[in-house]
Amino acid sequence: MTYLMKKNLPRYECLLEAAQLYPELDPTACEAFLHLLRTGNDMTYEVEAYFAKHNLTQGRFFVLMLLMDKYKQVPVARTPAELAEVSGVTRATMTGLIDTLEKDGLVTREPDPKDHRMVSVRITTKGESVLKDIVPGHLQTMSSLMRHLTDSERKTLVTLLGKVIRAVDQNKNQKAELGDSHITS
Amino acid sequence: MTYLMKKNLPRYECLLEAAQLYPELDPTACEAFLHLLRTGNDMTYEVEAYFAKHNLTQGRFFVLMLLMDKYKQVPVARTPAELAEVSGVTRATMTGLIDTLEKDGLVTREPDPKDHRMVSVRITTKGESVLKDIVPGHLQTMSSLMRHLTDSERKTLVTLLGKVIRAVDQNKNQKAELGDSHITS
DNA sequence: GAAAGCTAATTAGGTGCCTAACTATATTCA
DNA sequence: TGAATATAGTTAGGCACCTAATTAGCTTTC
Repeated sequence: MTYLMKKNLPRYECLLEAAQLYPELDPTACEAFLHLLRTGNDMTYEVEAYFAKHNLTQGRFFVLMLLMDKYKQVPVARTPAELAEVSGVTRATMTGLIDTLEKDGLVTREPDPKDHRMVSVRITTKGESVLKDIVPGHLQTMSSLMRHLTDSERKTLVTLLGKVIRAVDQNKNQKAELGDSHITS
Repeated sequence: MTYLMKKNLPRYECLLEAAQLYPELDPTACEAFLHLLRTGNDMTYEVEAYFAKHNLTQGRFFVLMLLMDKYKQVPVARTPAELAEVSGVTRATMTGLIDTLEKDGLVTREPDPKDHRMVSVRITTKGESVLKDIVPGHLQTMSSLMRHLTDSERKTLVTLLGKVIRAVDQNKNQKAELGDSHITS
């Protein structure tokens, strides 16, 4: 995640110069790309720093959130496999996250009475109270980071980012198809 | 880095509902924030996947780049401390990155003749040729990810991201000041 | 109803990142 | 000059992530 110059992004004029060395370099694409990566990095860093103060990480926080019903604000039990799937990490990683949360007394693990392969993960009252303490500040961080953008700028940003996400997804699908054809061929 | 739902970002309507539970939730800020974090994640993943094919990571790639003169395209020697500073990682981390690069024969370490505490890191010809192979594809990845944006949209994006980066920097400086007062008080 | 195969969770081993502690060398200054 | 301090690099130990291998329990099928 440390892809960029710590201090300054390259100025556009520098990219124009660099483009003379590398014919593949598209200056406006490169500039937008670097700004985006940098912003994502900075924001992630900011968010992790906030969670670290409460002895959490983004990953562990997200697991806790998933263990609360989104609407009713009531605990819901979930399996590690579900949590991994929704979080986008492997099951092995989820085992590690749950280990840490359990050690800190924020979640419990119980065997599933029906299917003994499965485990039921549940948030504890301590876990709930940690969430209650943390969520408001996290929401304030979000607002704070976006404070220089007007509502309409935020909308524009979301639209533009949507186009980038679309490109990423298309690349991913394309690779998946290539992968499939590789298998079936 | 797995902060978000793997599949879908929350829809704006859902955020409006959630805002009734959490008074601190600013729906447009939250939406923009989540999109940004998600886009950054996805792009990082894409870039890492490309580097992985060549047995590199973003961090190692960046170190190699720093060992070439930006304009003259000629090797330059640097100390681990310099590399760490510019890359934005700790010196300990840089030691690890250099270890791996050295093991793969992409850089060398030589003791500095003047100051025996220091080490001089240099890219090898093998390292140079790896860079030559990799850079064009990386630049193409950048263009590809930005392909759905027009030039003017890219400019707009950069402007909007600049405002977010400004907010991050301001928060950081503010914290640094608080930290100082804490020490001096 | 037992063997073969699937699925859930974990363990083992590796990487990149961190902080804190350590080693060795240089510098400062009483 | 020699003790205190600063600096460069590394080592030690921890966390979150990964892939691959393992263990245990379910399901299918002959």
